[in-house]
Amino acid sequence: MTDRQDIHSSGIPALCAACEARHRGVCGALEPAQLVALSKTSSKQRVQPGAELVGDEETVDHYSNILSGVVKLTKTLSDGRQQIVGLQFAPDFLGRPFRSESAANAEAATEVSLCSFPRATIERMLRESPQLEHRILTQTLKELDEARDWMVTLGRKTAAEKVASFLLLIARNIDPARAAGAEGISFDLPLTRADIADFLGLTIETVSRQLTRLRTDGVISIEHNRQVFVGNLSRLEARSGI
Amino acid sequence: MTDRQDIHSSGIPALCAACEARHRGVCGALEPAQLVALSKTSSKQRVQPGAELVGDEETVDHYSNILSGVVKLTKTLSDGRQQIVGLQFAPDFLGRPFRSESAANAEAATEVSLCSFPRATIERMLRESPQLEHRILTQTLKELDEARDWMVTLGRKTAAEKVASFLLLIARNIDPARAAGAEGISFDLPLTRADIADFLGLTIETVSRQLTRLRTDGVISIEHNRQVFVGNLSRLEARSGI
DNA sequence: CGTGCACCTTGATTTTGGTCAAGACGGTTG
DNA sequence: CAACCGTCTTGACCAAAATCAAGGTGCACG
Repeated sequence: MTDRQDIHSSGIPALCAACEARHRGVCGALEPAQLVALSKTSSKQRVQPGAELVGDEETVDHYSNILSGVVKLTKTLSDGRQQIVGLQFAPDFLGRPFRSESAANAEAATEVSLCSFPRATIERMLRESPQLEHRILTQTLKELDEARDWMVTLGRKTAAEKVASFLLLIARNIDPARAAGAEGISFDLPLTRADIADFLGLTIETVSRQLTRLRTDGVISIEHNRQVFVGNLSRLEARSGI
Repeated sequence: MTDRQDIHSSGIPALCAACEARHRGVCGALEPAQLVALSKTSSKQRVQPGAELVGDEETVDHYSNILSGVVKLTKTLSDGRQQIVGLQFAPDFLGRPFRSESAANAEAATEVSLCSFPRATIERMLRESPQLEHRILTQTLKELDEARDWMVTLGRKTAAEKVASFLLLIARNIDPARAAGAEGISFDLPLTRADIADFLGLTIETVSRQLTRLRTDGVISIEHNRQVFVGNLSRLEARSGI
């Protein structure tokens, strides 16, 4: 609400109408005047798990900031084998500028809320604002780093290490503060076992067995299939094959 | 040599002193004045296979355009397991701007020739030239696409499909024109079996066996361990698990 | 020219994770 | 409440790839 006051005191909105926070996603890289323009076209959206956000082949007609929830990026082979090639968390920017032919499908893994704006608006701003392009480069470099880290997990880790790595990844993205400390941490898994399997290049049975093993070994406990508690993060790290 | 004439006719070098071609790597995105400045600091280098170009943890002190050869980006787990997370071909740009903690090791896979310039030069130009930043964004997006494509290969393909996919990837990067047609194509493998294994998340024995199978099935022929001939690319594609 | 070495291939055996099958749990719906 | 469905777990068995082991090829070098 202090942000709202900025609007009245300065005449310039310090926040995007839909995002409701200046620092979110792409908005933090905009000039005040651009933010005004963006606000006029942006809309807040809430989508349910499974909703397709960006189709595989279709042309992208809007970009979004993720305000909450988890988005999975998937690729599928012609015979149906699927691989999750990226997970995006708030406040990531969603949408692929300068699209090439190769692209992934973006789907809500959990309930997701988005601040969404038309492609044309953001592309015009991109041409005007090097700051915005820099912001997008920064996120792209981050995604590239994450993709490459995950390639090591996919190519060289055992099933047990993969599952431990996955739990750490989620913990660090859901609750970075707590995951940095050595204390216990609990969080909800944003993915089903099937999604986890598609992220790790495993089957659901193997994922389930490895989670059971971590449970019986006392490294984690799980309630209602989704709620995970990790008493000692370093024990999990020790099993993640760093 | 026509490029060389530009220098004399216009007084402005149309090419980087070391790259010897304006379109190569990052040079194509520079203003003439920047190109002059870059030319003064750039140097041409030739490195042998195995040479380390960018160390894992160390700070990067120079950036390069790859003029010829293949560079592998590797990541290694603490127990020595290794994964190649990217291959770079001419005329790619080599070097990681705005470095975060996570990084890969860059090593010459073949003999490589580079046009190399100091980090400070390129970073100053980055601040001045949105065009340059755009060029880097473009390459980063391309690398991200490639990384995600490869994640599908690592996570969901069989050993046979992985090896076929690898051969296609090399063919397309070594000789894009011929790989686009349906004619036969021959090329030298830029990687040892050990490197191929590290790229595919397999062991060298498995790579060797799959290559043998492709050979005995008449899909490819191999001479001197490195020289590959593919008579019919679509037969290889059919085995790559598109 | 023989020795050593890096690189590659092939075979035998083991292991990891996949496949197939059955059942448990929880929530929704008629 | 019973039936059903999606999701997850567990067990028995199987297949793909790893591991272990041996040997081949070509090249650099004394």
